[in-house]
Amino acid sequence: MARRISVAQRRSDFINAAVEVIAAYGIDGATTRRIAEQAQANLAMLHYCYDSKEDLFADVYEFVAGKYRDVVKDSDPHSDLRDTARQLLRGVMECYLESASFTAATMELISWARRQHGDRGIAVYDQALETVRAVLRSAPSDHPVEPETIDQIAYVIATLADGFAMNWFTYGDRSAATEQMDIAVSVLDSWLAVRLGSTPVAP
Amino acid sequence: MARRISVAQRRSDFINAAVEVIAAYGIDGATTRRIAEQAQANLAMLHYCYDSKEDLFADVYEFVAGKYRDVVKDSDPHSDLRDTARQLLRGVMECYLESASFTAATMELISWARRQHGDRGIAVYDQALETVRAVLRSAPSDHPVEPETIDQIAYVIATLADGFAMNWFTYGDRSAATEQMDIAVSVLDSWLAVRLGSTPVAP
DNA sequence: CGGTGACTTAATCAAGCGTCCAACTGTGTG
DNA sequence: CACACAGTTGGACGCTTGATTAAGTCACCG
Repeated sequence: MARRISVAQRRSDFINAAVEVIAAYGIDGATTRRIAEQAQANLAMLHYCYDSKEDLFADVYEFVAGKYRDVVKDSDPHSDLRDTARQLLRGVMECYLESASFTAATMELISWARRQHGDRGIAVYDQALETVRAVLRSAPSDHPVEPETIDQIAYVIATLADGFAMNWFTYGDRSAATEQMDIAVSVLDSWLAVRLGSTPVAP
Repeated sequence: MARRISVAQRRSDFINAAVEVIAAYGIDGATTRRIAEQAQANLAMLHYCYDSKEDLFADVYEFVAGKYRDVVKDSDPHSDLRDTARQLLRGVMECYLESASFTAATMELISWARRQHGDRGIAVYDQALETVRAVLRSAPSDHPVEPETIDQIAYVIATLADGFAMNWFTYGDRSAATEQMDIAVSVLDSWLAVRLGSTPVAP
């Protein structure tokens, strides 16, 4: 007989299972039955741990948002602005590359959230973007950087990361994605050189 | 009694209606009832024009793929490589900006296609990318451009366009998107300057 | 005026959904 | 050891909603 598991641990299992199922079947295809099966738990177990499916999904949201927060805050606070930007982009892309399911599930969640025109869904995207701005602002710089510049850099990082994710989760080609990571970073770098007025880096 | 319409015209109505409904409710939410309602037609009418829902969706795919083809082929064939790339990126982004529904529906279709791991879905993305490559190849250039370089430029255009689309369809902020178009073009431009400028033929 | 193509009504059939209950089992505690 | 309770289960409820179609009605063209 299988060991008994605490509710807290079960909840965590359900969240991870939900990410997998959402990635594989989409939001609408993420049924309680499939999630329970993926979590190797009984269907009734899900309602023992969560009052409703919606409650579980709220936790899934928090999980995804938290992962972004961790990745973004992981950047070295002593680097200069340009290097911080590079690290942020690379960090997010590596996070995507690490788990295709996470990438796909995030995409599904964001597009689902947009459909419901609820704030909560956009919140994931919005919070992540705001955290990126905050980290960029805190990067030491020789001259003061205008807020508008920060916004633009954050936008470019997000754009490159999203575009990367799109390609990676569409083709699922890991080796191609690895090369594309380098391209994305070089693109950011070229633009920052022009935008911030430093000397461009020779390849 | 309403005017009578040819089957061909009806089909076109259904395709457009399907795009709207997919954008608003997602693929799984795009039911025959909703599509028929959006097309201001009877539910049975749909099955009078199409044998099945799947047949309609096949046409929707062809419609989306065709729109990409048109936009991409619309670029001026006399521009040099760098300008061609700029035009391609701008063209795709303008196409997105023109119709939020088209943008959203495309996203939905691509992520749905990935889930079904059928080739047909990826085909939309793939065909568009290949057409971009073809146009880039046909751009007149002083020195011969390596195939790898073409691939990379096409990838960067796709990445910037996808990232732009992601942000635009998430926030739906048209004025922000217009500014972001310029940023995206400037990013491409900076990178191209480095990428093409620093690879002389015979050093 | 008939027939063909456009159109509608209403029903069929079935699948699958979230949720819940009542019973059962293991485990730690007194 | 016995008891209480957290963890676990199979099964069923009721309900929504899906795609599809049979059969009938209407309008237009020759």
